[in-house]
Amino acid sequence: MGRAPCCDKTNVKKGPWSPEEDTKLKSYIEQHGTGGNWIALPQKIGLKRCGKSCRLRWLNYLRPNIKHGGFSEEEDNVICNLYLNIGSRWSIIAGQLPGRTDNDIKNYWNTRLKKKLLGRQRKEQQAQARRANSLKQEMKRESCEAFMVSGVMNQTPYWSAELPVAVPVMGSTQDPTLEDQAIRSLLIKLGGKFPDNQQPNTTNFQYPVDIISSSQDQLYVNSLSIPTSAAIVNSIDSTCTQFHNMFQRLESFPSELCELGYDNPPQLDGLEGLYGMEMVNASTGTSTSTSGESASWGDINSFVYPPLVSDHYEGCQQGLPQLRDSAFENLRYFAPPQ
DNA sequence: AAGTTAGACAACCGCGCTTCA
DNA sequence: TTGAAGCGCGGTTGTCTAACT
Repeated sequence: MGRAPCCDKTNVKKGPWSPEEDTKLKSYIEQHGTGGNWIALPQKIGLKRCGKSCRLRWLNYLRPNIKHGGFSEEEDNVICNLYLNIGSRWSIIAGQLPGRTDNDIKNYWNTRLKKKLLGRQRKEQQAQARRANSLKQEMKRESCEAFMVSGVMNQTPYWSAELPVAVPVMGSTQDPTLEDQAIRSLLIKLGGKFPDNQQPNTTNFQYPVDIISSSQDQLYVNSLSIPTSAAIVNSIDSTCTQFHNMFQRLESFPSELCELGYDNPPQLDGLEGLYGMEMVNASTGTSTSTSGESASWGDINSFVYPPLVSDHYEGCQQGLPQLRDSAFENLRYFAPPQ
């Protein structure tokens, strides 16, 4: 037995909205508001539409101050940064861009930004592959036999040849203020807070309690705040041990978990933000992408995060602040192309 | 000129969450 | 405490149009 439909599907109009329908809906809402009940609204105004459809039409199109198209470079940067850090949470991303709707941003990402970004990353990937290849040949020529005997050639990090390193594809944005403000307000929205009237820096951000209540969420916070906010720097030290333990666990996967019968180990949930699904799956030798979107996570994050995690972890291990700073600097991806 | 393909955008669907009686 | 109703969100599909063959 399925869920009860929200409206009588047989008596509801679907497809594009006519100007008359738009006018009816808009004028009613402007005069009376939604009345807090979208389901009942179409009946009140004599529209043969589903309440959800009315809501969508209002939010995405009829609402005042909606901007369509013409995304600026700065908006691109904010979208890309937030997508890389929090994933496809379009409503949250839209919240950082006044006048933009989640649907608009989602469409824009899927049709343009993703391709733009992936195209740029592919170029880097090809260049990286060429460099790796020539290096490999160089090494082979110099000490082929020794390598073959010791098996060193099989010890290449699994992301180094197949996947590009975290090249700072986009450097610092030309207007970092907008990005910082967006991320700052996002963090605040999620429940965190900065002391009054202070810009985010390396020490003054306080995490929302509910977000850091579990180790998984702690990781989420770390990935969330990567680009410019203070949170990543502030939290690296405190989470190094967690990273260490976690990656030790990951290294022991799949042998350990496969023995337990896990195809998709539960503790990996949420790690795609740090590792990328493809990276996670690389350790299992399987691909579990479930959609085009999750593939994009793999496509993008897999080449962005592993080296970052590596940097962070190394920096923590060695206790070298400059490494940490360097990792932080590398996280500024989305500057306009030179 | 007609047919095909690809891109862009609008709209729908289904699920999870929240609210409220 | 529980279940129904409504809301909000992300993913997917449908439609339109311009570019291409």
